[in-house]
Amino acid sequence: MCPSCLARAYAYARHQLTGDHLNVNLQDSAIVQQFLQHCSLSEEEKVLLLELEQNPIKASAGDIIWQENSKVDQFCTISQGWAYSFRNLGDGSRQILKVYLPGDIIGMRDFAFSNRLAGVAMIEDGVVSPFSHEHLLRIFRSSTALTAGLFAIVCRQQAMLTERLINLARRTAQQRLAHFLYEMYLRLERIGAVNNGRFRLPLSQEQLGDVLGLSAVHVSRTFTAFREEGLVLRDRHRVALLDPEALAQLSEFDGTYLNDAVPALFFDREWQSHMLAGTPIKNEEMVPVKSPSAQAD
Amino acid sequence: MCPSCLARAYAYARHQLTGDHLNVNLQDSAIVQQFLQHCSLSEEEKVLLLELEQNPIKASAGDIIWQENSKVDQFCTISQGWAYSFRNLGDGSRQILKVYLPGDIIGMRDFAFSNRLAGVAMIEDGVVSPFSHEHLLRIFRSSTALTAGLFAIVCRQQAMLTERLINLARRTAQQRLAHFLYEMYLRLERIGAVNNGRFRLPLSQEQLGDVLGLSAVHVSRTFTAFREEGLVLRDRHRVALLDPEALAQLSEFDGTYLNDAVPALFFDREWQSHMLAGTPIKNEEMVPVKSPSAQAD
DNA sequence: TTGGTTTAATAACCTAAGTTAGCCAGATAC
DNA sequence: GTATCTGGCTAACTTAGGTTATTAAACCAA
Repeated sequence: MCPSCLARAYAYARHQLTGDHLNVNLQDSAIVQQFLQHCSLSEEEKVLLLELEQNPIKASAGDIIWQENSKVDQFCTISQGWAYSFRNLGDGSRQILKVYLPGDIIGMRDFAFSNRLAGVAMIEDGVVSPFSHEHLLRIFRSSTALTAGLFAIVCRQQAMLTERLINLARRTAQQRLAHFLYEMYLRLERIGAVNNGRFRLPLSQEQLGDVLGLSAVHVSRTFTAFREEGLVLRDRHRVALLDPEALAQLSEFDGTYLNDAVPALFFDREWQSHMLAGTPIKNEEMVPVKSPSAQAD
Repeated sequence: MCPSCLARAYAYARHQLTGDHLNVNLQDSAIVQQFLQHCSLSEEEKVLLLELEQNPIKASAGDIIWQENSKVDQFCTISQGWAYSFRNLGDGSRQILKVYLPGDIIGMRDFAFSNRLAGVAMIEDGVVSPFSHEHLLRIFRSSTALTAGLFAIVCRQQAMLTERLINLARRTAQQRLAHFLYEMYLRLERIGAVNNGRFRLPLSQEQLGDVLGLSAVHVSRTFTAFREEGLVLRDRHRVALLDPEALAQLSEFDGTYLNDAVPALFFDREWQSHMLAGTPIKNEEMVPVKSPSAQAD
């Protein structure tokens, strides 16, 4: 990924952002970063993406971005802070569906619906940037590469959901927690938020229970078990994975759904222009998708 | 949904199909039907969709359409028969992820990956039509409406997955089974395969267990309970829902994710051409993030 | 027909996780 | 300062669902 383009993108995004920079570094245009993992982008495509973050808004811990069943009027990206989507159940309990980190696009699942299927709330202070349906459609019309990229992101979300479904349906409490911790470990490592197996996890045990389909009490028990087995230490919002690979093995973690590349074919511009019969796009070298470890560099 | 166009589409699809018509009626071009639920289609768009079903192939009960981890080379539509996608777990158990009915597109979740995340197998004899990645990309390039439609379908799949996740994570065996039965009831009703609450359900209790994250024994127990409560009768592959609404209520069924339409806006051709004519999009006022209390009003 | 295989029902027993409750430590409020 | 609140830990008890096993009924192949 061409460093000068990246630098330009950052500069632009930094200019756009109103909020000061809280605790994350280098997240100014996490969206562009996310796409750049898959494919190279033309200048116009970058602009289209950066426009998604034209309207950054500060949000505080606990803020509801939108409520379940509210009208679907927009989506948003999150550029700083953590958020989660959730559903309130009939019996008063609650299921957290997904934890969002900087760079994630929130609410795309609602594209096909007039009312939201899930609420979204901030876990901690952060910055979100709403954008409209029209913007998404403009992307569809403007760029096959971006369209395929968006499509790929939704597919990937579905893969993550599938993985979580299997976890909740089939695995023990220890496996569920191990899987969640290891997944967060990988996702955070990718954005440089892990230090030697240690990272910040700003979720209460109650919230973890809501993620994992467990009671808060049992989450506590499970952490205790991990501590006694020398696998995980947790102190308030800091966790340390003492043996990440053991966690991965325990939970039968298969990282394919996080790491596996979009087959280069679909984003190979040479191939595309060949198909389109003509637009002369200079042949940037194809960026291979890197493994998390490579990405952390 | 112009009837004459529909008729033409059927005629074409019927001509394409090699297999004789088994037990389903009116499913010849279920894909087109699915899209027509959301939006009107131009002739070219219909052709693009019908081309997805250019290569129908007969498949027998138990046939594996593709294996978990195999290379992603194509997707397919199912025009006759039932199928399911599954993952084999480390401990020898198995999770069925989704049951496919005629008209469904299979494997789109794999779009973003080079290897399949789940296998797909036929539940009973049927007809499937493979199509290639390139075909999908051709659709992206050719038609914004179809692209948005595909996107909507993936979003909808995600919504169904979310619903199942909540079921598996949070609900009792009775609720899970009730939810599954009621969902199948609605999906089958839509394609005219329900008669007075009774329909064919060609899944063994073992397979149902794999769908619901339960042991086959407990599926049996739960059916027994339903029988004793006068809710459901089951004889081999026939089930009768004696009181569908009671099942819906028991399982806290929320049909939004099945019924709710894609907002017409996104497929309004007049609006689209307006956009394409180049009218600049005015900057809409930004909706500020609200606090929970403010939103509750 | 027979004999083998799959599917389903039911019973007896076991275990992982839920529930309730009491306690303590930080954090926040007065 | 004290009071209150939230989050977390542990223990005692309960329960939903898993496991194993037995039996019977369908189904199928020779």
